[in-house]
Amino acid sequence: MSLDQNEWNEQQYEAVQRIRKRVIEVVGRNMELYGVTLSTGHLYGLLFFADKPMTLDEMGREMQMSKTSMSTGVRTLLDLKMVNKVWEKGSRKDLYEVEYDWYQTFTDYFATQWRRAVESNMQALRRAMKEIERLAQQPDTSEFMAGVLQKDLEKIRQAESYYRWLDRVIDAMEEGQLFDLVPRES
Amino acid sequence: MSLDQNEWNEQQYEAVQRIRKRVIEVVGRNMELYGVTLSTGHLYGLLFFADKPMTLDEMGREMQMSKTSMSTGVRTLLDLKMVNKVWEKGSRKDLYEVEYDWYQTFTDYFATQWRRAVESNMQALRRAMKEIERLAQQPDTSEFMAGVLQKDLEKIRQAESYYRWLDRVIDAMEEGQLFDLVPRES
DNA sequence: AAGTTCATACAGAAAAAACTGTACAGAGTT
DNA sequence: AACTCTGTACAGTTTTTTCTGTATGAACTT
Repeated sequence: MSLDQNEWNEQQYEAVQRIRKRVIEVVGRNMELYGVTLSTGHLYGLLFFADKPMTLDEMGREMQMSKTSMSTGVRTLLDLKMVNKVWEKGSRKDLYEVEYDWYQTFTDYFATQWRRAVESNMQALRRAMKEIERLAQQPDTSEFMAGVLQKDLEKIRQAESYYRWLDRVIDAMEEGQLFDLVPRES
Repeated sequence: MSLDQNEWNEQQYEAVQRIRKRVIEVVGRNMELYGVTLSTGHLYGLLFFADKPMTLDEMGREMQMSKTSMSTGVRTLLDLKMVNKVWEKGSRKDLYEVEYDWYQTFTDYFATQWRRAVESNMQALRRAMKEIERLAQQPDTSEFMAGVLQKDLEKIRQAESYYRWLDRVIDAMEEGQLFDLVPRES
């Protein structure tokens, strides 16, 4: 990556960097779908093309950003399992490289992020259902009120059914069944 | 929803609102996974429990927010196909209601958002591959340089293969094949 | 144990995004 | 045609997020 290896012809180096930069730009932008910042997306792109695991300092130099930013950026990417910490003897610094198995990245992302959401939503819905049922049984509940409660309950039940389905989708992904439906290449 | 229908017992009304509010809170928060603001998530929740399609003014009143915000919020939800515009004769105002078929919402979201990302990424990758191949054929390309280009090319090829897979996943979703793998309830 | 080197917590600065009020264009009504 | 009502574009303000510099504690070296 660095210029001071005399194997590099400066002009060619620039050409390679230009190509990489464009790819990084696009991939980074679309990574906002994963809920990461544009700059974190760029960091990912940098690591993607790096020929070896990088340290925080190296990243900071390349990105022209503070080491602190690299630290937090790497941490979010670690949480998303998009980069891995790598051990290398002789180095005291932490080294990081991207997870090149994007199939894995994709399914992991779903497993962690969506599962969390599904669970918290299900819990909220179930709690609400209990409350509604309790309310519906109160003696002073008018006809009108009962109707409203019934409609709410119906909506919530439908939502819950959807979440149960989504939960099974996530299961299927974790177990790799998605690859039965849509096989990976070679 | 409004209090001035005398069928409502105020205390019970409060109780219902409290339940709804908690559900809206949770669902709204998790909607950030779809890349929408917390407040847009709340707007969705409001529409979810509304017993009839709502106008922008009604939403603004309920959310205690400006009509402009409602307008933009509804627009993003429309883009995500999470709400639908509804026509009602006699009313000059636009009316909106949520799409209650969340299975549909889920697959539509993928179809639109992820397809867009896949396409733009694939285009960028293909363009980069061409560039690299062109560079590799230049006569003054050193051994070292050729190696670097080769490694970049390999990474890009791998990424492209992943995107082709993802593209097929999206196809499968659009065609409802996901429901073969994980059937919806009832 | 003293001295380095490293990652990260934290507070403040900079940048981005969300939100609002005003203004205006288009559709509908009189 | 004049008038009214509705949705949204736009500019400015407020709020939130991102980014940085400094400080600190932990791990390693001497």
